[in-house]
Amino acid sequence: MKDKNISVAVIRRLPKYHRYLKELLDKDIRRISSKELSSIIGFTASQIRQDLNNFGGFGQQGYGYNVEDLYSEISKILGLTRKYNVVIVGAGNLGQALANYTSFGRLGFDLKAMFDINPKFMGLKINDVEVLDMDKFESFVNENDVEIVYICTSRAGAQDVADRIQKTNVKAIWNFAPIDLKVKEDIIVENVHLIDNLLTVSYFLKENL
Amino acid sequence: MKDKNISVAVIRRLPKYHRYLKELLDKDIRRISSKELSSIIGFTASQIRQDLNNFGGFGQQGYGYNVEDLYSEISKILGLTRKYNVVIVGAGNLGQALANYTSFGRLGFDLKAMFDINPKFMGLKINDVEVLDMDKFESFVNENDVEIVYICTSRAGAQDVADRIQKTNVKAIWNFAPIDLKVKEDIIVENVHLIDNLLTVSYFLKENL
DNA sequence: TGAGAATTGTTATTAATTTGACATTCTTTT
DNA sequence: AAAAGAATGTCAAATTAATAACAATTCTCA
Repeated sequence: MKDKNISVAVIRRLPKYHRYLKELLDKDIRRISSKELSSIIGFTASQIRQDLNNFGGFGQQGYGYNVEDLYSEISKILGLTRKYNVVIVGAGNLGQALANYTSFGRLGFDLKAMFDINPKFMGLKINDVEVLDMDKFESFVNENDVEIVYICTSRAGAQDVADRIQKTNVKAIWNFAPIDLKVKEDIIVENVHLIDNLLTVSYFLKENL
Repeated sequence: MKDKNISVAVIRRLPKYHRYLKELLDKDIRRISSKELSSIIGFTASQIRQDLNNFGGFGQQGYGYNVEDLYSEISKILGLTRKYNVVIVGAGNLGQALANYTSFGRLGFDLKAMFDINPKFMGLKINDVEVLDMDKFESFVNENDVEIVYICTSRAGAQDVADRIQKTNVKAIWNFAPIDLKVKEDIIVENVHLIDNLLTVSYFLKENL
């Protein structure tokens, strides 16, 4: 619509702006300068101004930024002005943990169902959301306009799920399995590779000695 | 010890090398060139060679890299040649999910205990690891040489835990709460901000229309 | 054993990202 | 209402990161 060539580096900073602006709002702080924001968020003031300017001139010279307006603009940019239907595949601890996070729902990510292949989970309800058999996966996601699937299966099961997703109308995958999924170009995949993250901890631990 | 000024960008790619090399090992592939590795891992061959050369000349001209040796070198670089004692704070679904991941343990991250403030979890055992009261936190981590704490509490509880950690010998925090912890310089903090990650999904979803 | 092919390590080039600088604009205060 | 101060938007410079190029080395196969 508007944004031309925004770099991924900028995009990945946006949620942090969103988070800190929400905090300011909750503290009833109405205005903030890039300099003040810099001191609490840790980016340079220059970077903040440049980041925001990728999307429009949200500030006012001599004044700064109106917190409420900026929060609302960033929410728009992040696509938080509408709802997304989501399902979770994998009803183990991680799947259940995600199902219990109310904050996702509050942001517009509506959990419609959970799926598993293990019979022991069938019929279980987490937070009013039912665990269904994978048999019903394709029909369910298409009938319920599901756009995002959180994959919380084992490494072994993840690619199978990805393959099945490709035959549906699902547009994005949030993948927690430690594998890089092979999917069609037009499906968005965002990975949370926990192990990768933990290994950087051990790297830095070793370095800090 | 050796590495001079390795950039964080390089460090964050190392776990991926580690992961793919393990796969090659499991398939009994003994040697690999940067070109072949490039085709499966998705980085350019040039980048792979440059990344690896930050730490030493592990390859051989005309031949490529010995998979087993390279895997072992990267394991060393990542600090995986020793064990780390860890504890989890927060015994909810996420804490339990992490406690159940055997892959962390296999890599040397030994879970010694879990902690919570909620009495309902006391005495519960996940995978042979007991949930203890937060009362015992400081004494336990110091007596058991715990180096890493996984924080799986709510947003509200996370900074309290971080404050208590600072009075112990713990060296690193793996933080899952949606907050940027304030800690002394010498404590390593690695964040897994799930919400930030999910918001980039909605951004890209919006953009892809 | 030697010529040709393969592949690294490394330097050079290009691209991307971050930081700095400042003119312009708006706010505030007197 | 005017002058001083504050802070943005934006251009330029500096830094960092990624890619390309290639000489040097090793492997492979006749």
